[in-house]
Amino acid sequence: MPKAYDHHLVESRLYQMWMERGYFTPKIDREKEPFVIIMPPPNVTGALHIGQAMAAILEDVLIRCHRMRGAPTLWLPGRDHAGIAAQVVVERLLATEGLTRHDLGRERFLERMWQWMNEYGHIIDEQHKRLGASCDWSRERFTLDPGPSRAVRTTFVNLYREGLIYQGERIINWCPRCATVLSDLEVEHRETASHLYYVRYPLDGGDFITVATTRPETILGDTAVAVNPNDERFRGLVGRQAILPILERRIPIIADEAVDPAFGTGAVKITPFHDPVDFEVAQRHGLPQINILNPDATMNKEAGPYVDLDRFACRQAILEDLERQGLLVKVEPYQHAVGHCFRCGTVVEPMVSKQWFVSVKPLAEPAITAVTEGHITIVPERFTKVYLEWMENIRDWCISRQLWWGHRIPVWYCSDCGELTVAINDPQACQHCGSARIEQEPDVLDTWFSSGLWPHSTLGWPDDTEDLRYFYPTTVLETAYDILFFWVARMIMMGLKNMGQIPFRYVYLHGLIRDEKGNKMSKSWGNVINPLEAVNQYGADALRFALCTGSTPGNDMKLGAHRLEAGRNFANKLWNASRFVIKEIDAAPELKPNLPQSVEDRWILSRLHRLIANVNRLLSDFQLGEAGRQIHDFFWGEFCDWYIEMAKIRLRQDSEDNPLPILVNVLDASLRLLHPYMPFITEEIWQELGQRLPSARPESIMIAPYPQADELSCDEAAEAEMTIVIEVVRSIRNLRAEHKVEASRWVEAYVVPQDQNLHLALEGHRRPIEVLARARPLFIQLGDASIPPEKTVTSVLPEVKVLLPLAALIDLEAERGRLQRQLGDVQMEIESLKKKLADPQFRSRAPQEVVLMQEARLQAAHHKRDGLRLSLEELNDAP
RNA sequence: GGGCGGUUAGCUCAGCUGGUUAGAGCGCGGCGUUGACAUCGCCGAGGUCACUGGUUCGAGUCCAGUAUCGCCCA
Repeated sequence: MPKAYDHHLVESRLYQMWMERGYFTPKIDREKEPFVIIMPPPNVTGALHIGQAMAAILEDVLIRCHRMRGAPTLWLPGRDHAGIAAQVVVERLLATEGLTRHDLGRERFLERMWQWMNEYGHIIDEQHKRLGASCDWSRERFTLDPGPSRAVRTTFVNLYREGLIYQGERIINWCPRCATVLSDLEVEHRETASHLYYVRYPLDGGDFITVATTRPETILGDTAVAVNPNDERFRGLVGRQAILPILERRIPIIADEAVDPAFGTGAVKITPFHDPVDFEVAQRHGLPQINILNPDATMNKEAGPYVDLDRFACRQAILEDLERQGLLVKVEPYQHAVGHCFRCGTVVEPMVSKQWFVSVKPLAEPAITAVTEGHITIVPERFTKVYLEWMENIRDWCISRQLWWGHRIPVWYCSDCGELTVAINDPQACQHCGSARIEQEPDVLDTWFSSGLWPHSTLGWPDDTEDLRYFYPTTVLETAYDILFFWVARMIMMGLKNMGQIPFRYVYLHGLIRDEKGNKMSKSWGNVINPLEAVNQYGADALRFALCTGSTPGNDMKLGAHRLEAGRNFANKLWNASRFVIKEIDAAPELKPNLPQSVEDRWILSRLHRLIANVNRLLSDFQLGEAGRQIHDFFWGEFCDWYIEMAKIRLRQDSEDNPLPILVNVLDASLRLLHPYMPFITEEIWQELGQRLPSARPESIMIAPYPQADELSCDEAAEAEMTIVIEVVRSIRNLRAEHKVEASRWVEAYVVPQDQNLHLALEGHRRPIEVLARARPLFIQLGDASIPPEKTVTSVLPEVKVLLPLAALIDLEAERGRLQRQLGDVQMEIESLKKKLADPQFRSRAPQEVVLMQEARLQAAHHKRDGLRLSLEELNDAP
């Protein structure tokens, strides 16, 4: 084995092996409950970003863990056609050829889309493979595949027949740049510093009324002025006519509750076609609606003199004209939220349009109870409230999009009878009059409509497949919290609707990844970490470990090179510790089990099984990060730093009591614990190890059992004893370092235990203490009378005292000061413990074990104090 | 306007249902290379757990409020 772990030599080879052996594909076993995750399908628009890499890694950890536990485990990968995003990419490509999609026409444009898809659509799969994702590629789905597409059509038709999908003229959000309608969720509200313009509308018959607006260009679409019915200021004006500036249209002054008397002057202009509130006011009052905009947000002919101007140019022009006419009363700075297209950032225009909607309220109700009754658990829990609040205030969902790339709406219009045919399969004729002159709705569906069906459409729905029966409901839905509404909520609604069952039992939400400064990563900022670059540089395992252990469920994390380095270093540590064990196996004549385990063996096994219990508990609680950190700390801080170092001694002496089986045992368990986090390196080592072990074991760590805690291995006494041994070694090292003893020099040392039992115990650890502390000769003895105090430095622990005769190096005054300070500390501790223990409230109310623990601490502190006093006295008595 | 989250060592963060001497990685200071690992080892310095009050025998942990940063919804 090479001296340093090189992931380049390992990763692709092992992934290939796993795939070839078919480990990723589950075997359906009716006797067992499956563990299932449907992967959130990444967009086909390009490369995986680090956030998606994190999702894949967290999912893979869960998947690998459950697979090792023996559940038939399915992780179903997929890709999303990503409506707008993908279309924009190809349109941009066309633009470089000087073409628009309209030049090509729908059919040829879609050909180009598929061409592009087939070329680039697999990049993401390759990236997942580089990350080590153990998903079942044989079941991979794309949202536009025939199966999921039929699911989309079936759902549409069913909901339409139930009246839950309808076509209507409503206020929608229009993105002029994308030239499509957006759902409410796709509009990003940004606080914007703007202006509030006060404009005077002359009244028919003299006088004026002043209204305030942030969008003066919409004056051209006004059909009324409204005031609050209770507003005394305008009482006399309601019912009169105002004359619209510029266009000089006569519009009524009306009273409506929706008007906030505190806004502006208390009188507002009503532009029904271009404002959601005004739209409703107009409905109530039967006002006409006037559209003043073209789809590209230039002004249409209704705008009179401003026709063809861009909306913002029109705003400037109209302000200048109003100013000139003396109708612009004042301009105030004004802060308000302006809707922007979530994808391109263009200011969104609210406007009336005929679109397709889902009436979501009836679907939301069961989705609410699924969560409130605990059928679905959201982790972390706090997102439950966010989910419920959104669900309870849900509004109809606009699902049509003016795009070509996507699921075309399965509705056909008849040019003879004008009726609609809504069908799963393309109809040949109008269902109503039989005419062949029918034409399909040009719009496609919101991408999230198909994503909403993902957990069941990928498993075969609407067909009654074996997969669907066995794997549905799935187990965990893992994704970032920012698509809780977009996706998670909709899957719950649609899953319940189509399947009559929840789509998954747990929703596990992870946080967003930010750069080292805490900024959101984005390509335009140039602060993205490309997961593949990280994999190339540090290895997939390092990236995986860094991402898993750096996060807490639902919290954002900052990722920088330091974390990745730490991951790589840990991989290397694992590699080298394994290399050590393997070398020892190679050097040993045979591997025989050692039954008479020494205290250190019992100690490390006890620590290991405590760890295993913790890890299993944490994993079932979705605390992947904490579990990973604990494995790391155990492996590095206990196994490597202490057990291996101690084992070396026995190995060199050819001891009866050979630690090799324990080394192998602990290494093997650690590898298995770690495998879900670091699949490649653990597999590589597992294979190296396997070749050398006599007993049969699984041919891959992927299918080896995940460690289970064995209570019999817990050994409190061994742990307590080893804690003291470690403390003794540390004390000696500490004294050496403080007194600048050369690292290579052996020093004489005295260890003075408090009683006979400890004396015996420590005697049993003589060699490790000698070697690890570089202390020789080492005297372990009861009482320190024979040691000349003026020539020693002392460290006092509760149970044991350590003395180093360093005659030449000692500054008596400094030594007194040091002990004096320690005595002060321990006396403070004694005082506070005494006070606590003297409190009858504490004694009666605190649990017995806590009281006992405090008493033990007090006793230990007393011992330490006595030891310190004694040392000080001796030092003072000394010449 | 409503809601949520963060505030713990120089930096990045852990710390789950209240009970240890509050931890890790990186950074910092000192020492160290004859074999598992310098992608390393040993030793050390560094924290009134944002603030104020409350509950409790006991609060980094629970409650209320304040400050500040961030996010979500309207």
